[in-house]
Amino acid sequence: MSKPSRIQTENRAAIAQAAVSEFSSRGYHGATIDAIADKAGMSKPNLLYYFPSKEAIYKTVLEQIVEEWLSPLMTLDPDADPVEELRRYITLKMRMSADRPQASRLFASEVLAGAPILKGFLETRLKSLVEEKATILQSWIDAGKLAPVDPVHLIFMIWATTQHYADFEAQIDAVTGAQSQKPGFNEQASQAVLSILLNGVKPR
Amino acid sequence: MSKPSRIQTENRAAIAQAAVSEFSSRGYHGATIDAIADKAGMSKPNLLYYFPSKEAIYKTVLEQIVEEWLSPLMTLDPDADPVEELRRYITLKMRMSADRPQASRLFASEVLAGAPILKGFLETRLKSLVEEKATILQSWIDAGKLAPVDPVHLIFMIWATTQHYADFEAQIDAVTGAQSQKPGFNEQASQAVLSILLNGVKPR
DNA sequence: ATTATCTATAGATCTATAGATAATGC
DNA sequence: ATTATCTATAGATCTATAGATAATGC
Repeated sequence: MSKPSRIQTENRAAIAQAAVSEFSSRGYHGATIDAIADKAGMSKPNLLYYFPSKEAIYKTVLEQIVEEWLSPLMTLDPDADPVEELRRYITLKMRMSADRPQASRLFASEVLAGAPILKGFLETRLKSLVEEKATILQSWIDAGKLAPVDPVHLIFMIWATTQHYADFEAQIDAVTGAQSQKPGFNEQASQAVLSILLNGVKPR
Repeated sequence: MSKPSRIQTENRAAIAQAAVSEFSSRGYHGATIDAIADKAGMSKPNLLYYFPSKEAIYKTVLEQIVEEWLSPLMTLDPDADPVEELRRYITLKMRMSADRPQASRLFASEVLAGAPILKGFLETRLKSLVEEKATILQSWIDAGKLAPVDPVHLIFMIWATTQHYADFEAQIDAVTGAQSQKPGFNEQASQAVLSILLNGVKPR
């Protein structure tokens, strides 16, 4: 098991990056190995020297994205102030949508299609992570620090609202016109999302 | 311009229904005319007697969905009680997600891909509808009947949270297990969404 | 010696059409 | 007469491999 060469590392990384771009905008079936290879700066047969098949490329990039997507939720701290902790989590997710919109869309398109590749992962690791964090939210509710809302649906709502800015970017751009291209747009969106969600879960 | 025959009407409807099912689960490129024809109960050449091309089928069903999607927002009544009117709108959108999840996913997959077909529509009709309804929301805010939140982002949040239950159904099923299949699940989700969003926008 | 890249192409789909035939409407 | 359906297939992609050659590492 010798360590991969520099060329191995660089080419695999270039392919992964090109694949995220292609798969996210054209879907699994719409993407072609040719287009990915072009974007990665190599020939199609050369690309297939690094990955055995189109599906293998897809699986690899999806798994990378999923690990990245999970990590913010994992850090939810039961000992922190509930509202501040939710503010931190939502802000982080909004930033991820702004920074890696293609990754968000690739994940979304996999789930839209029924999650054929990720199903097992969602039913095991994601499920137990959500259950674990829902318990924390419930303990905050029991302590009177959050309004009594279903914790799992609260998690879904945070995902929905934050990822919407990446996944429906085309619609947002169309509806808001030039505004969404201006520098402060994501901060403005974060403000609105935070304001509604945090007031929505404040104890009353 | 003679009116279409009964067979015309029935076959075109069967094709449209099959197309929504296929396009929503496999994406535009993943769907095949063959599979749509099979599902509609006819041969591929026969299907192409009713629609000139794959893209024509896609456009037709997308346009139908978009009209359907728009109508609830159009009815937002400036003279009604703001919170009750939002409750009505959100409840209606939650019901649409439960009733027509495939239609929601087909629309989502078009927007995910950058809205190549719907771009023009989004930039014109949807944009002006949103602007019109945002004005109503702003007048409610100015009258102190809603908390001061950006009205356009509020609309985005309602779309995001309600459509999430259709678009990410595979993830929700995986995470909640059998629960999401039980009859009361949509009501439970509606309760959670309404509770958080309506409390989030209540004047304070 | 091993790793990386190239040209050429087999084999599998998939869209769409040509051309013939059957069913329906007036 | 017109509408609806069928068989057969042309033409365009697209994935993946075979087999040869060039570049790199020890």
